[in-house]
Amino acid sequence: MIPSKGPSKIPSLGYALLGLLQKPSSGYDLRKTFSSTSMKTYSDSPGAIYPALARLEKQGLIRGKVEQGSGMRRRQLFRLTPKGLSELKTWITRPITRDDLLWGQQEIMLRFAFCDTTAGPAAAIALLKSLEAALKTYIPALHEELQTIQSIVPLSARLAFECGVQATETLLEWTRSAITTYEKEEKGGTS
Amino acid sequence: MIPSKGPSKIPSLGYALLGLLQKPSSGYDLRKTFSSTSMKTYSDSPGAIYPALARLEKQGLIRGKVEQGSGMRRRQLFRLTPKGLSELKTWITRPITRDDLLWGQQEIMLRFAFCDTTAGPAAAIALLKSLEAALKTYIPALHEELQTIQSIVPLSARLAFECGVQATETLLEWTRSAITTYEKEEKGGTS
DNA sequence: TATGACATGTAATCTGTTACATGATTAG
DNA sequence: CTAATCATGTAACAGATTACATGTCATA
Repeated sequence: MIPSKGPSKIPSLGYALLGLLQKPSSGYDLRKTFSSTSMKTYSDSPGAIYPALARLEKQGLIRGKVEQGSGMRRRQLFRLTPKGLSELKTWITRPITRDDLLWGQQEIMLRFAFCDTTAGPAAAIALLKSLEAALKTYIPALHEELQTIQSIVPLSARLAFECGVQATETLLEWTRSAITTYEKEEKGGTS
Repeated sequence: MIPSKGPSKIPSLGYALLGLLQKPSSGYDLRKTFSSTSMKTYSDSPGAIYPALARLEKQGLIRGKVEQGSGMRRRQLFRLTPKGLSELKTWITRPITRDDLLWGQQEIMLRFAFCDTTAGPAAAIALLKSLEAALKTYIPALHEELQTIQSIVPLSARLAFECGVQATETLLEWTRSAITTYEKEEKGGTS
């Protein structure tokens, strides 16, 4: 007999919401965060967010409570449940694979951005190290592919590919500098 | 009276297909291209590609012909129609806006990669220049946002943001070097 | 002749987009 | 009082994912 819990695959927007809900917020708050900050890649439309929140609540990852203080507009504050926090932590701390790289830095950076508050600085360093490792095997593969397409594709296609390689190399540099920043922070403990 | 043609908004996958179909290919060929090259971001699943091809054909942008030579497996070769080529060219040569930047370099690079064969080197240079212009106004805005979030977000979030800024700056550098590469090519005319 | 690669498709489901709808509260 | 903003939602549709279904051809 299979436990009735489905695999509950959560799309990227769902994790973005979980991460933001470390601070209790209403759907409207979340929409404004998406539309006003650099998270514009995520949809700020009600048709995306409210159903997503409903799904997360049905999965027991968040819990909404209607705020009805005197002279206040009706609004529903959502917050993470323990289960939601653990789901978020699992997602964030999962080691970086090559597939993660193929599917875009976007999601990797979202995970890292939430890492500090969710899983702590040690997890942040671990995530960075696993990213570094993944990049170190990925970049040579990119160079190899560049060699093979070198002569057969038109100039603009080759340049576009080189752009991707450069971006990946920049990412590796950033990763290394982020690691040292973190390690300094750990020792120096300015807080 | 409005002409009955709808706005026919085409998703990114559709344009990727149009670009690849400058060389006549079957659905299977296209799937292999997506799964075996660096275009893994696009789905190689039949449930995505065949319906997409059907839509493009219904819009008159491509045309499929069943190849039934002796001793060959049945397969349908698709090729661009003149209308499809013009649609592709329009999409590629449209100037880069800030929205294009927000929605990801991915699509910009796809446009550029196809630029050479579809619209020629002059269009490639024009596209690069418009990208450069967009980046030049975008990067200062990013720095400003970095300043404002600087102190209020945790370290990992700030670093993630900085990663985005750095990536954008690398993109600008790449753009400039690509422009000089192209201009050299234009004058030197090695072909 | 049976296995695996070629080649094309469909059906169920999920998510997101667009556009619309509703009502409360505050500012002018 | 009325207009704008706050706040939440729904309905119709388009597109992608996953899994399944079908049949051909080459080769061992």
